[in-house]
Amino acid sequence: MDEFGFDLTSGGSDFFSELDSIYNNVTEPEVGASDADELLEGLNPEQKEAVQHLGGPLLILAGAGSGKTRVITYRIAYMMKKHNVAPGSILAITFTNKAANEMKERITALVGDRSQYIWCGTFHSIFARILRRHADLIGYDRNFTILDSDDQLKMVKQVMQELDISEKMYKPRNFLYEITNSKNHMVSPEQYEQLAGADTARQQNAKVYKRYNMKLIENNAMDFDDILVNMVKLLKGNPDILEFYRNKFGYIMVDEYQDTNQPQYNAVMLLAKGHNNICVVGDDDQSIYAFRGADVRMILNFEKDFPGCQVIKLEQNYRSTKTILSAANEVIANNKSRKSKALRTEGNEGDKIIVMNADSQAVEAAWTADTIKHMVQKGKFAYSDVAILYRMNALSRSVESALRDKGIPFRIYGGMRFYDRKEIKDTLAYLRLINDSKDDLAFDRIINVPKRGIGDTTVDKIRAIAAAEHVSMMDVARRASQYEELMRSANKLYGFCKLIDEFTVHLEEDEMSFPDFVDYVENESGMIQEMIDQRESKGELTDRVENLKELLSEAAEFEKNHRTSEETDNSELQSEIEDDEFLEEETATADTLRGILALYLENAALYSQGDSDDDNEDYVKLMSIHSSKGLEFGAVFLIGVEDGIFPSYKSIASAADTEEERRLMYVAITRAKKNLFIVLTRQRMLFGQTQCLPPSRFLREINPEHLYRMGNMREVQKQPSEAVNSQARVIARRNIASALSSGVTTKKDTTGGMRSGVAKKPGALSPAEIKDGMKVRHDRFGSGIVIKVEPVAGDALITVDFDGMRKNMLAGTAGLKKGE
DNA sequence: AAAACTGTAGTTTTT
DNA sequence: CTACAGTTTT
Ligand SMILES: Nc1ncnc2c1ncn2[C@@H]1O[C@H](COP(=O)(O)OP(=O)(O)OP(=O)(O)O)[C@@H](O)[C@H]1O
Repeated sequence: MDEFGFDLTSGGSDFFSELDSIYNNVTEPEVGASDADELLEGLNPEQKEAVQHLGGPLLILAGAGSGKTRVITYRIAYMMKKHNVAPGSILAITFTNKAANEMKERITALVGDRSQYIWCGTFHSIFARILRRHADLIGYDRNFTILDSDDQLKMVKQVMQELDISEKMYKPRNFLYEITNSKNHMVSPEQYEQLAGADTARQQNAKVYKRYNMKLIENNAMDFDDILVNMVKLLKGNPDILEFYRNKFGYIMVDEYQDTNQPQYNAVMLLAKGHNNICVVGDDDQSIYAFRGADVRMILNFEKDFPGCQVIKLEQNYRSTKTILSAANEVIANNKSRKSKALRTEGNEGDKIIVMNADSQAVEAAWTADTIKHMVQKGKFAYSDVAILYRMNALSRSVESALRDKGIPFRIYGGMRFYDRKEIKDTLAYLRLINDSKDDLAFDRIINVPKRGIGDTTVDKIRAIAAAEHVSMMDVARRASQYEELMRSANKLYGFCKLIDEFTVHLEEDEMSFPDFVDYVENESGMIQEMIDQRESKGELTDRVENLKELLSEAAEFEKNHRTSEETDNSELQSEIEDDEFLEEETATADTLRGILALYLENAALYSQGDSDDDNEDYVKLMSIHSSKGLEFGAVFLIGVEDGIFPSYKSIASAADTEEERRLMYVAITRAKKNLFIVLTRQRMLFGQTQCLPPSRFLREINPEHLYRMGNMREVQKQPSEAVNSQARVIARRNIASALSSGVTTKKDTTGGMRSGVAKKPGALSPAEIKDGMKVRHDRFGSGIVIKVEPVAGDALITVDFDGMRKNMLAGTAGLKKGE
């Protein structure tokens, strides 16, 4: 055991004893209804100056943890309290929904409920909202669909097929890359074509790009990039609209401005140029989104865009210990193309950064979990103070199983997003088709989900007819027997139409709650049944059913927030800001099931689960470094810090890319308030192979004085090549981590507990009541005997014998009643 | 015409 | 290791 008391087998000594001083719930000053000037008390002189700045352009360029975001929140509060600025005229743009929610919460703490009228969100969510409003002006319907990258790739493949481009010779991904990249730089298909000149490869790109865009419009769909591009189009093409929003958003604020790309920049310029009341905040050292078109020059040129703008520098870091901040500064100093910047702290020296070089992935994960548990048991931190960060989402796997193993509650952000999951997208496609029968993309997606014997050829025919007659695919399906070529599938198609019609009837009846309706669709469509039947062979039911249940609680939550209620009395506020004709947009509500559904669909695409946090729950947070930007944690575990992972092998060839990775390292280090743990391993399973990677080059850039090394630390100081050579090639063997993960039956994402929104049918048995051997009655199948009960995701998978016919079903949704 | 099976290629980061 | 494209089987 070492002086730090780390020992994987025993409890260890109390080595975190001095840690409590700095970190202990930094509470916001109480403001309440009192004087606006009280707001200024929690700020340093530079911050005060920024907060009091009301009109004209303002640039805050400052290092990590210097209170930039705090300036924005306080500035908004101050404007409202001191200058009576209407909240509806404030536009505050952040980078992620999570950051937006956090900012909203902080502002609410300062000014109260009026904060809900502030337009605070990501570029994408705010622009999408505006675009829906004026969709007709850019050739769209209000309920346009937003495609995720999966849908985009499918679309590209479809285009390639139509243009007779072989997937063997050309990779769809490359076309998509060209398209996204063009949009991120505001290059239209026409411009792309012009730029292509005589280059045949580029001419082909142009063709694909053009057709791809056309198809999107035909399908009333936008990809993420279109949201930005179309916003610029809307503002440029419609002077009256531009004028309207310039007047509406009298005060604009953009956080993380260094990550702005061309279309975002153009939109901001258009909106701000009238009054110049724009405040941007950022840090060029934290620019980590170049891969998606972000350009630091946007922030560096701000002074040129707005001559005479006020520039404020913040040089004091309030977040981290001296040790952590020094390490961050030492790393970032290695970037050549960089304006150097002062950043100091008056905080404690703090603990050394602990670097653990483990022998295997399993040890890396187990050590991380043990250390977290140790600290929490000692009362140094709560689980919710701890974050585990990584360069690649795939790295979360082994840590997940270690955490589960030790019974540590955790939650994963990002990665495979909730709304990206197949079963969720399928359910949403059903809902979209019910909401709008013209939604061909939705039709396409679920016409054969679950399998109902309608194959690709049939769907292709329907698509062709629909295109020729300019009607929706649903329309064609309804009249299937009118077409020779659809005769054979007509009955199956009618079955599908009948199903959708049935859903529509229930929707219009308006008698179910929203989650009940979703639940009903999930069941009646046969999706759940299919999962149950497939389980027999694969045994992978739990996750998917759990996801569908999670969707129900999201639906319940959504209805709670958006169902019009009589108690909501906004009259006072309304008179205060009555000239704000868009007020109702902010608190959009509906009082019919149909209305709720439409609202939900408008919002679902840009919202990912986990954007909103439950404050009451205590769990460790796992996320990529990218998604941790702007956040802070008492203790940070940075895992997978090996050359090839971090920096990524893709970036080591280029100096510019390596510098971006280094900025990412800077971001990662500066997330930590008190303790930083850097964890790496000598060998790990990666891309299906056991690989030996040397410690990250960035580690050698930190002054060793700040580090305390554990495990195989000799190698940290070696040159990468030397380290590689010194390590014998390891024969692949099943490591402990994967052995653990395969045998674990604990729940996956621990988001549960919010499942109350779903009402049970009267008289139906609850999952807990159903026992083996029980006699039950089912509405459709009649009487039967339960012959098997298996718990699944807070529900139970039961097997019932109905007169010799065995059926698998979920107890919670089957609506079984007590028999005989 | 659809489902089940088999082989191959590609693996960073996000809205 | 996984997702998906292309194959064979029913
Ligand atoms: N004047 C101040 N006095 C005390 N604490 C402060 C002050 N200003 C900011 N802080 C605290 O410092 C921490 C970092 O602030 P903030 O998140 O605003 O920094 P930031 O510059 O936005 O960081 P990043 O660049 O990493 O996003 C927060 O916990 C905040 O409460």
